[in-house]
Amino acid sequence: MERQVKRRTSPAEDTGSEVSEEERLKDQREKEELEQHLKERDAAGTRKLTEHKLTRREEEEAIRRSTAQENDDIQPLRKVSRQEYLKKREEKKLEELRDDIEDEQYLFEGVKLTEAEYRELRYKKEIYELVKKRAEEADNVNEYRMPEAYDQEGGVNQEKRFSVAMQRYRDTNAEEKMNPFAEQEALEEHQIGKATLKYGSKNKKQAADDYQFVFEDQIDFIKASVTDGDNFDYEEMEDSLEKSRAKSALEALKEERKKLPIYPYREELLQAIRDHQAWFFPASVLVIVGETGSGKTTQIPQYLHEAGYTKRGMIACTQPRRVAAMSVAARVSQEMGVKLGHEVGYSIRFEDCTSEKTILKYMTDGMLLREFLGEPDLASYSVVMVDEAHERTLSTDILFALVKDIARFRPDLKLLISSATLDAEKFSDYFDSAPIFKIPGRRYPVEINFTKAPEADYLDAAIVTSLQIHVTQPPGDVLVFLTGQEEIETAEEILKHRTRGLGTKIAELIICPIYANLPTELQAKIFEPTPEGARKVVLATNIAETSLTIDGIKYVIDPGFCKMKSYNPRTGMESLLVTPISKASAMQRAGRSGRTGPGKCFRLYTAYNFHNDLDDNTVPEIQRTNLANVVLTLKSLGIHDLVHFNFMDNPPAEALLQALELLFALSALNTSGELTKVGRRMAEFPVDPMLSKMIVASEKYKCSDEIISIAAMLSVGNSIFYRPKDKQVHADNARMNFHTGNVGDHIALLKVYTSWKETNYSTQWCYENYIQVRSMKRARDVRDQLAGLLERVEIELTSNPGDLDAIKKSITSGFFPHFARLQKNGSYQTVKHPQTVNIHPSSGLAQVLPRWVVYHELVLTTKEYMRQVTELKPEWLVEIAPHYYQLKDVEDAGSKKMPRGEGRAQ
DNA sequence: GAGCACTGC
Repeated sequence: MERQVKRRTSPAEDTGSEVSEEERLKDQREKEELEQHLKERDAAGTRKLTEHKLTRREEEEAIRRSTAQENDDIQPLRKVSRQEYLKKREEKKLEELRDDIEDEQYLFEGVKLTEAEYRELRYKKEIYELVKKRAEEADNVNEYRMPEAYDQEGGVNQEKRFSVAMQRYRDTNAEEKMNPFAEQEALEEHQIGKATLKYGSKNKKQAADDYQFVFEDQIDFIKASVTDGDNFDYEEMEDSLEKSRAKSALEALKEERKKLPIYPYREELLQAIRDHQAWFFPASVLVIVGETGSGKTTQIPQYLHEAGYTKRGMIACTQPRRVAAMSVAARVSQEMGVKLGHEVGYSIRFEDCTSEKTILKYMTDGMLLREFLGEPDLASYSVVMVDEAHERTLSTDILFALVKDIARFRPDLKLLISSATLDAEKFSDYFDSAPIFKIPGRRYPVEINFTKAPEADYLDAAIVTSLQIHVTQPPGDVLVFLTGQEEIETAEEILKHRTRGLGTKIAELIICPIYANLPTELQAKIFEPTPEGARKVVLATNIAETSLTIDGIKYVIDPGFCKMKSYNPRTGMESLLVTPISKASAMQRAGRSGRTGPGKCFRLYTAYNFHNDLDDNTVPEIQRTNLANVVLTLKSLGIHDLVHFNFMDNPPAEALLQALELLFALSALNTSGELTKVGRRMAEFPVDPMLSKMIVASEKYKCSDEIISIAAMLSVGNSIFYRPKDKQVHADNARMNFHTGNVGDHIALLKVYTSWKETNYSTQWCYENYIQVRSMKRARDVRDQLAGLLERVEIELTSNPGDLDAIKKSITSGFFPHFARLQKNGSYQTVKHPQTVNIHPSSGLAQVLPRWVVYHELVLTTKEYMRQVTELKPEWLVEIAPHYYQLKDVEDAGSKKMPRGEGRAQ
């Protein structure tokens, strides 16, 4: 038989191929032995073999001995791995059989045996079958190759080779599917584990070439590309950092600043900012493209300050997230050697850490937007830098339009838009061909892998891939992007199940779920450093894409999906849909693996999918959200023609019209679309217009104290009640306590808040009532802010806790467009724009089904649901919103007075 | 009797 041995140079590997020959002979002998044994046994009838029965310990000892002995052989690992493998499998099979067979007897081809006999025979038979199968296959291809690692060039895919033989073991425990050696090799290569001594470590190269008991549904990846790392001398940097540590802290920081990739561009950048001023666009605009790690966020404001721009006003730098604004400000204040909050400060909601001295101000984009309300020309700023512009948050998009607008009469204003590479051209076009200034980043190369074929079940594929990485790739943590909490929990369970009982066979796998709703103390787990020899798998939602950075991630698994909110302006219905991500998002995810060293990204879709099916960029938020708040903000800034307003991407006209219509109905706008006095007051509150209307209206009903509590609770969303899987009944009972008297969800929320307040904001109380402390604290912050704003718009803080009707009337004043009527079948119909909806099962009124309800929001999940529902009297509608409802809309309420409870569903 | 991407003001 012709043998092909490719790319083999070491003598050990050469002898390896001979061993396979030798092994066949050995297997042949075993086969003969087996046959002999069966013959003998048949001759002896069903004689008892108990005297031959080995104890479990003896068996283990025997295996250990053979392992040890074979470690001295030239090709030891194959045999051992197989034995181990078969033994494990046999045990499993025996377990299954045990239930079916009586008297501890085992059948082998119709003959009753003891367990030990049975095991031995089966084991020999298995080897025989495997060898036979392999020989047949080898004959078929008329060549025989030594097994090689599956990803080696010219190698044989062992999994495929043995796919027929392995077929019958599908769905068995994953432990059988593991290849301990790839892991071993990885560990050896990095010389960090001593656990690797278990199997012959003399010849570590052989390990990779040996059998791979890889996972059944192993996924084939194609290495598509390697993103460029940047030409940056890391060693030199490390070197100089080392040196600079010796100096004083401030000196060291100054040294570090000079090592940032942006530093060489300092003069050029300042020149560009100074010079660019086109006649058709008075203010200077510069689009800055800089990858993460270039130092643009921390350095550019400092350069501008050093160049004297702060003499004319502050430098604002906006961030999409609060933590970013805070941490960057802290860093810059260190670098400048000033106290945080003095020359360098930050401004985020609930926290203004600035003073009169402040010249560099880091802030969230939403915060700058609110500052526009008080200072429509941003007179106190000389420079505005919109950072992370490529994220296209609702606030950045509006900021763009606004800064572009004010630039017309503020020629002295310098605008900097910093973005990732992908959209730079688009930003430049939007700002009338503003020049693009590129700064290299500090990235490591990332290898991108696509699957060969599309994966039908991405969750399963993600799990298999992460295990594959775990056993075949060098150390480094894995980050898996999943769509939501439920998926993460499922994945966690499956992973735990598949790795359970593996013991020392593979390195420890630490599974860390992370999503925004996860209690903070559990979130902390992902930041704990991975113990030596173990590997961390982080199962994350989109939160890991931008919001938080986990050190040590080397591998990213990207199934290509995320949950995205979409909004239907016609029905006013929101829904969260699992959607394919964009190319930009895929790149961002891949980049998460290359932060601390070269990384690898495994995409669970094909290169074709990537190029043809994914959008270039995620649809900007402004095109898929309720615009009522945006419109109110813009109107209060004096922008009237919203349809022709220069957005970078225009929001759907339908959404704009719907928002205008709503604001008109809430009497925030008059018939000519101008802001009314009510509208002006409403715009002060950083909440949705219906909520702000409710607050403004509470003045009339003397219950502003209660209403702002409700508004605060509603605005923190649906993360108040905590419902762990194992204690759902308790959690539901605790929740129903707040619904006594069927007061409705709004009042129930108020009860939750006041109860918490009465316990002096007790954390313990929250635990006892299955309430999320974090959400409550947030509600308290919101409430405090709303209380402060009440004063500003001169609404007295009045409490009227006993008068539930007053509270409900205030709610009606804001939410009258959200009105629904019970139908005969137990569902509801919205009154103004008729559509069928249901009460969300989490509502306290889900079983009660009042005839008329007002709801806070509509969500489309499995059905169209109303979330946060309260019973109302229909006549209030005509009283409170006569311009919106006429008597005929609600007439059957007056004519057919129903006894209480009539509307109850049967 | 069901489902909770992520931010931000």
